[in-house]
Amino acid sequence: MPPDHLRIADAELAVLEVLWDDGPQTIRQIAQRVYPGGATSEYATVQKLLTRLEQKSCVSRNRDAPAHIFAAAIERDRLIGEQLAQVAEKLCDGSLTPLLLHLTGKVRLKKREREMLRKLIDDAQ
Amino acid sequence: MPPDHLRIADAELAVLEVLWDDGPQTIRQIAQRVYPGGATSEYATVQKLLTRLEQKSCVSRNRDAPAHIFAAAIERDRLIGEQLAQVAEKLCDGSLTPLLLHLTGKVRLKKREREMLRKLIDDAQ
DNA sequence: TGACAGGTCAGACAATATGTCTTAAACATG
DNA sequence: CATGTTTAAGACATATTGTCTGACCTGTCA
Repeated sequence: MPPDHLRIADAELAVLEVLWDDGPQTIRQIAQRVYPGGATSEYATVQKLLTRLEQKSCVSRNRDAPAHIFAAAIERDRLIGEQLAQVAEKLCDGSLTPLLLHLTGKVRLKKREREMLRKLIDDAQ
Repeated sequence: MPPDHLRIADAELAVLEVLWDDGPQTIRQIAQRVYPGGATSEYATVQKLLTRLEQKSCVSRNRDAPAHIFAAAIERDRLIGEQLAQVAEKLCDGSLTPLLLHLTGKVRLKKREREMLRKLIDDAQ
């Protein structure tokens, strides 16, 4: 059951959020966003999180500069897809359709969103 | 980040699946479904999983019979909702709408499902 | 040159989650 | 009573997660 599907821990996700929002940057910059406190060791924490994210191919590293520059290597939407697929796998026998139906009953759509959704449904096939 | 949201481990989910599919039953019955092998200790494993599920209010226990009867205390659809809410919390700032839109682009609907979905959209206000 | 600030790397560490297993005590039935 | 089934309580190994330490490298500047 281990790493057959992508697992992103909470602290790792916090790092990814910073990269998504503010673009490629150095460890120190990330650490200041994630830990406003700013102790010494938090730098190392972010470093460890980044190497773990790199191993999962969720972050890329540019080693040219003296201080490496890290960038998100997975888009938020793709991660959403992964997570949804995992829920479907566990609870819906792998099918995404039940999730879609479930959400349709729960979400209150704005008019614009409703029209967009209707359009998507029609376009799909 | 701990138990503010429902966490169901894989082995626990396997037990829940049996209860959903086959209804209330005893530990021994569950163990035979989950572990076709049928060793002695697997009984105790299921027992432990059930007590953990009970603590999370996902399983109820009837202590009247000599052998307790366990039943699912959470419906599959509700658990789906929990999981989706967690994904939304982590990746979409708590909003379910992005998930719905994401799925709409990915799922290939059968005609019947498409009509059902359209109806749901219309009914939703 | 040599001290130093700032980086990287490798790994230790505690806390927790997870799945499994052991043992002791309760209990009904033959 | 003896036996077999149950419950109850907890030990255990492993993996994950978040944090922290120390060794080592490298450029800059007095």
